[in-house]
Amino acid sequence: MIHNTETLKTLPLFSELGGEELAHLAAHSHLRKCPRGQYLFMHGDEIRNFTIICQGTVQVFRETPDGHEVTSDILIAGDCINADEIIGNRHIHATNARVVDDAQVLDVPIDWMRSHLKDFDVLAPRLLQSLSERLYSAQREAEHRSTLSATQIAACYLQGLCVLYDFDPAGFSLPYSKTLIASRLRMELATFSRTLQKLKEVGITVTGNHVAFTNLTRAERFVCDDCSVSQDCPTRLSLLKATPVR
Amino acid sequence: MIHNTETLKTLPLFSELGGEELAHLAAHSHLRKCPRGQYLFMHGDEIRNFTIICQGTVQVFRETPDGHEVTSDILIAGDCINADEIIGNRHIHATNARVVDDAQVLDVPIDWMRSHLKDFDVLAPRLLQSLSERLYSAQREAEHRSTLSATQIAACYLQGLCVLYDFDPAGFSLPYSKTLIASRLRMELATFSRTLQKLKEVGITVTGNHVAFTNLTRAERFVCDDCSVSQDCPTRLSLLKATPVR
DNA sequence: CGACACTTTGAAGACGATCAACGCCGGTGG
DNA sequence: CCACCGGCGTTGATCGTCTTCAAAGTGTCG
Repeated sequence: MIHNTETLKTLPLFSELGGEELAHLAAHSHLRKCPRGQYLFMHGDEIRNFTIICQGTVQVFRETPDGHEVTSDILIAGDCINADEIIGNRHIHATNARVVDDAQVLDVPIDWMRSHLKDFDVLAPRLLQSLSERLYSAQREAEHRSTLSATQIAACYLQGLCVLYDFDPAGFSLPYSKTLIASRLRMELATFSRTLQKLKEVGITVTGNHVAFTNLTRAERFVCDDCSVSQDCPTRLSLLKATPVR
Repeated sequence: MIHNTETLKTLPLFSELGGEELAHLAAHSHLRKCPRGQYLFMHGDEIRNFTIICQGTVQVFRETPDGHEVTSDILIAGDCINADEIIGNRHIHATNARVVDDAQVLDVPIDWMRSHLKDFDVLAPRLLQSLSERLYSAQREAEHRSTLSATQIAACYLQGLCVLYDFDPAGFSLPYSKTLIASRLRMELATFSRTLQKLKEVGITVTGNHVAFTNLTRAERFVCDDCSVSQDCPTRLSLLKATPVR
């Protein structure tokens, strides 16, 4: 139960909190280590905590009646797992959350979080911001899925990864398995594998888990030419434009 | 500029506001009539107002580079058009909004809205609630699109319509054109038309714009059997269960 | 070395998009 | 009053894409 307030400081969500509030939070939150494979919660469980990832990777997914897993998100350090559930006043988890890479997460009791949400001037706006960003990206993705081909979606995703992790477009390693990525992109592993071959033609070479953008402008155009949202997508593309391949 | 505070009272968003706040709001908001076809705003326009629909129907959509319209939502009386933009602190509209059925909308200046958001104890929570609900349904829909067939999606949508408008499942008229619905469901009009034929086999008869659920349990099972989210979908299905066909 | 998880590749099939033709209706104008 | 037109919806035929099923390949770790 006792952990350093320094840990909290490193989380963007809490970085602006004052010393008093920080101590308050530290006293009520709980840091825990979670090995690969562990479930943070499962569909149907009661919501007890607001959980933030400090380290590692977590897969959020649902299971269809026929046993198929549908990944709704892959979260990394700094991400809140269930901000939406807090704000939506849910009491039952609607998804499963499972650790993909050995993780460390911070649990904040849900009722404490809800009752103190109003007190913190800086906390609520941050959560809202995050929620609204998620809504935007959910809508963007929905639009992508109906206007772009699987190949374009894969290309777009790789570019996004590059920005998200601040990878060098000239060469980087996939942060997680192709199986997981395929599930995240809502396509079959077989399809995903095939799209990666096609991507070579537009300047994205993927061999094993190594990715290299060999022709950045070509790759961008490949995605954006059919994508109305590209101009509203600063997180994905413009950053790449600003950081040309060395 | 002058309009009755009674109008505001009827909007769920403002129904709990006190008399003083209500007068305050009335003084700063603006009610206007919008004929069919009028654009409330277009993609790229500066965001000037927070807009709420008091009457009529509004289509929110984007346009792909090749001129194809992608409908992201169809909104009706009581809906906020751009709550997400307010909360996300956007300054440019990311979508187009066009009146489908002669409408009446309430404009609240955006900066006024933003600066007064914190003052209203009841307003912010409502907006948040609405935002989180939209996020949920966006995610549900994304999942639907990847796990259900076009026919199942159409069935699900018709059931949802029934709940949303409080229609009698035994027989009701479509509130908008099939073209619009097809666009909303992200499918071709031709595909949608065909799915409606198939729906007869599962207890949903559609002729012209008249819809009748002839076998409610069958129709529900048709959708839910492959849909993991059905149990979290109170707005769609359980209400129908509670109101059996007479 | 063998077991196992992960990935690739092939072939077949299903599904929805696309293109095109037609029917239906309401409005407009001669 | 009728002819014409445009918007809307249906239906058919075809095509491309992604899924599915299946088999084989690659890598890692005990």
